[in-house]
Amino acid sequence: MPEKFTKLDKEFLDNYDSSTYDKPSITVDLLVFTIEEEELKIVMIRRKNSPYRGMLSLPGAFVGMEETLDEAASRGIREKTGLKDIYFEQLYTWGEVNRDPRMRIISVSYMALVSIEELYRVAGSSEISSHLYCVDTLLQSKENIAFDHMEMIAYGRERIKNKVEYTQLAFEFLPEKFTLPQLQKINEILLGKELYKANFRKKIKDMVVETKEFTSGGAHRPSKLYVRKNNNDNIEN
Amino acid sequence: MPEKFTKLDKEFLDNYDSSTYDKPSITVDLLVFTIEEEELKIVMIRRKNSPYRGMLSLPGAFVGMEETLDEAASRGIREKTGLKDIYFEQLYTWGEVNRDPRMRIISVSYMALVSIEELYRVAGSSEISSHLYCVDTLLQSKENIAFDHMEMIAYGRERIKNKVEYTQLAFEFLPEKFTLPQLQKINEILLGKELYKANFRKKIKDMVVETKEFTSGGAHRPSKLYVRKNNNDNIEN
DNA sequence: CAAATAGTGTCTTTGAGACACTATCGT
DNA sequence: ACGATAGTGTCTCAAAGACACTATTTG
Repeated sequence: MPEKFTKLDKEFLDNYDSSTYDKPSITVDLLVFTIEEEELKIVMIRRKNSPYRGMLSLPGAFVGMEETLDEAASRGIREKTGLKDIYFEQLYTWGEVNRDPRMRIISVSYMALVSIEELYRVAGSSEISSHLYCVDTLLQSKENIAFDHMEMIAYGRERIKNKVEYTQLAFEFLPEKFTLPQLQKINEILLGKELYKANFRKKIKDMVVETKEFTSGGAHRPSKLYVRKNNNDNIEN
Repeated sequence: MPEKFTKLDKEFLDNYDSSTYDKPSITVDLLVFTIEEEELKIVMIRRKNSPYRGMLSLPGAFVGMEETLDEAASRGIREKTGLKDIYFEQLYTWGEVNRDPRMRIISVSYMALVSIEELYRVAGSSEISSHLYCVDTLLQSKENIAFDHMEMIAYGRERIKNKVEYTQLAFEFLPEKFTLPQLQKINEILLGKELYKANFRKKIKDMVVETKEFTSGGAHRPSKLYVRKNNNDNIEN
């Protein structure tokens, strides 16, 4: 086994002066997804300065020396939208040398999912709405998006599409209590295709628990409200 | 939408002096998997220095200012094993504040998959064998592993298990020409369970192309050799 | 021909997909 | 009663699972 320990090798750390070498900066870039008006949307900011002035970019934050990546992501989400305690997960780390023309920046992308009700409540509906963009429109459009953020959005979109199939991701876009037609609609939007009602209900029946409440007001049969089944509840069954 | 741009915000970059703030260092940590003697194994190095002196650790490399993350991973694999042009993919980025007691290091983990024949050929069979450890034994053992590398191995092991189900990952562990019993054995090792021969063959029949060659020498019926079907070949069909 | 491994045919079971039906609200 | 949406029963079909069988080599 070749043991060519170069200057950059990790064993070299033992005689390594942290200040000797130039280092990349580390940021997190945040893909905050929600569903508004039956469309998957993402929070974006129009850049006020160069580079990419006037173009859309993802919100982000530098990773401080005393915080983990998850903490930086969580802080970034809170600073930009006010949201706390929402679902998020790390996606991928982007390290092209010139992905930011100003300096070498390596960015860890995170996606966060939140219901539109919670987003309106915390960020203000009019303030946040102007920052929400339809994901599929962005991806199809020729509108230029800053940095490699278009790639990041495409990556996040794919992740959602894949993960909806085998996880309970869809619930993150709904309030605590919801109807099965609502849940089905969310799934259809995330998957990009229509589903058969009876089949959909068979598939998700073990993930939800019915309540005794119903919707009301529509000129049609009321819909029963459900809550998400806690995974720990499985032990009871 | 709260627009509290803190010192660490990315828009702040416009008046940001790259040298002002202390930064984390960035490394790649490498999970080089192979299959030797019907076991999934991983390349590990026993540490010669503190911290974690005498414990096993993953090979790694610093990310240079002029190389991408993929390039750093590729270079690291080459420097430590001699391997070039093998399959690898980024897994996850680890950013706990004190994951390395010496200094703040954020590490992007990569996994690489290679056949034992190729590994022997390039690294030398005796040299590399002393660095190969059975993954499932490591994960079950109480043997201490340096840094957060145990978590990384567990993460990589899961990724393989999941991805084998819906991709052609298993082929990476085999030489160019292989038999279906070999391919089945690889799948069984990666999945951690036995498979029915007839069912397995139905499932993978569109991923392989038979050659006119056979194995020989065993005191039993010879096995036909196959090659992996190039995905581009789908166009022909 | 016996032992060993390679390779195939087919029945069963499970779950996805498709579609038709019934139920309950407001007007 | 009617329009609209909520909710259910069941047939079809394809894939996964299980198992039994045949095939070809060496000694």
